[in-house]
Amino acid sequence: MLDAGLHLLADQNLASLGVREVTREAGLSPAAFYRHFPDLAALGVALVEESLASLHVMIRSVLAEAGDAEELIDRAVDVIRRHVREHRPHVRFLARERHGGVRRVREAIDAELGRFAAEVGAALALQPVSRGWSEQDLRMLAELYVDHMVSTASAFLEAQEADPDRERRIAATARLQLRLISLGRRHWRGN
Amino acid sequence: MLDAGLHLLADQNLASLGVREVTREAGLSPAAFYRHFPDLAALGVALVEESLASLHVMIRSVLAEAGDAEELIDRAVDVIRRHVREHRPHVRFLARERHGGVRRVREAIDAELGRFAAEVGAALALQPVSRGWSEQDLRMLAELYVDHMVSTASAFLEAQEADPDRERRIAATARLQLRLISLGRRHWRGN
DNA sequence: GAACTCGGTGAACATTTGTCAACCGAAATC
DNA sequence: GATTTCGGTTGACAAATGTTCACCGAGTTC
Repeated sequence: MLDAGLHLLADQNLASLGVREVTREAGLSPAAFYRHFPDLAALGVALVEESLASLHVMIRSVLAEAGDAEELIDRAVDVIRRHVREHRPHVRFLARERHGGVRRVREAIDAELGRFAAEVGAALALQPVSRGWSEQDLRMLAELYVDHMVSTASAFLEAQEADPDRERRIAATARLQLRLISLGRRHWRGN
Repeated sequence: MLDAGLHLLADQNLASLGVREVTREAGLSPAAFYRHFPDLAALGVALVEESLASLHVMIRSVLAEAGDAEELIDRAVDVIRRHVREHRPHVRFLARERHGGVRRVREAIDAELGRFAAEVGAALALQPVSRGWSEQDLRMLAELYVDHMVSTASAFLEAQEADPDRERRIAATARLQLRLISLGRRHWRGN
């Protein structure tokens, strides 16, 4: 049933999805839906959790790597690209519903992205470049990174629909941007 | 009719909007809709244009200002906050439909954001800090700024629903982030 | 003054929808 | 071996939907 929903949400959004539509796609009778979810919103929340599980794995794999800044940037962008490629439906769902019409789903996504930012912040604190940084500064940097990741993922999403060259350009741009941020980081407060 | 649509899209998204719903809100008969638009998508595109007109004005007003980097950042963030406050329905609409379920609307928004980036890029090229920057570098910086603006506007959108304190925190974070970017900019390629 | 366009109405069409109650077989529990 | 739970079905209900057609009054144009 979740798969059916996800498949339909490829070119629709949650608010315009219908119970009957989902069950039809899943090959079940309409009433069967209510055996699993009370609401369509509930199905949405379930999809959020499913989607974020894989995202979580991705983020950790980026944070865990070691190497100099350049290598790290290259790998981060690459991981994002691969992730979008391999989980396109999930990523599309998240992008679409992040500001979508269903409050509960929006809140679930936002809360989870906030948790990601916290995790990234904790990882940043461990790097030597961050010595002397305040909590607030770390947090804002983490949010900048997360926002940038989201933007990049969205861009990949639209690009990969067809254009393999545009995908390369997006990756190049993202790397440059991360390099600039990393530069600003090294010179923060005259460090 | 546009106003009616915009009002309904406060807690719905375009794909789930109905012709009858719009006309009912506008106080007209269902058939009247087809006198103005062939489609609901067409109404969406019209709303995009309406929304982007005000956005355009905002961006120009930021770019036109002069002053040192700090002042510029403060004013930019302030303009964004004010804009979200005064045009909340339009901004909400853009955020929601940017990755929404209606292709034509999505494309219209993306094309226009691209044009914004070009405009920002042109303005950046005139600043002395950008001497020696390649076209590509300018473009990536412009996109970074535009993406950041979009993220910030989205954040304001959610915050202003109720919480006036959270709004101040978001503004503070945005300023820090812009400051960091501006720092990276000054040290780009060892300038 | 006649003709035409513009923006509006009302009624009708088949279609789709959400939701529920009653029922049912199989598997798990006791 | 009886009973309960689980996940499924059928069928029905009123309600809402997109779209079209014929019609109409008020301005505008000729």
